[in-house]
Amino acid sequence: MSSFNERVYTLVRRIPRGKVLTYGRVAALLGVPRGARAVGWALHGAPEDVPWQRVISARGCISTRCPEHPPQLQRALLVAEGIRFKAEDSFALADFPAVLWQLSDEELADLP
DNA sequence: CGTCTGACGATAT
DNA sequence: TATATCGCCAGAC
Repeated sequence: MSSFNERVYTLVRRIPRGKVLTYGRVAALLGVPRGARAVGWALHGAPEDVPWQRVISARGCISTRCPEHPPQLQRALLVAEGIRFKAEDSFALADFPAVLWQLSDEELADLP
């Protein structure tokens, strides 16, 4: 009953406010080192209670083109959490990878 | 089953 | 630095 998508949602829901993860990191934490694309597909249909905005590309920038989750919205949501961008009209994080979520040993052991 | 797609990522040119 | 290409994975058909 625990599909890959649901595992993605469970993990993303645990990302603390003000922190982010890359698609590749999410996949790796779920045991699928090369499943970055699948993570993107999963977030495409994520429930409303999933903080999808906290997942970005490996280069530290917003890469969504989904009409339901537009880049402007993702940018606004992240700014509201205290995450800074390089410029007013930029979709690249200013402090990446400093804002990457660093999981503690307890958190790593408690992953789904 | 085979084939295609996509909010990726690494490598090549 | 900017594209282009290729490999990978899960889901849709």
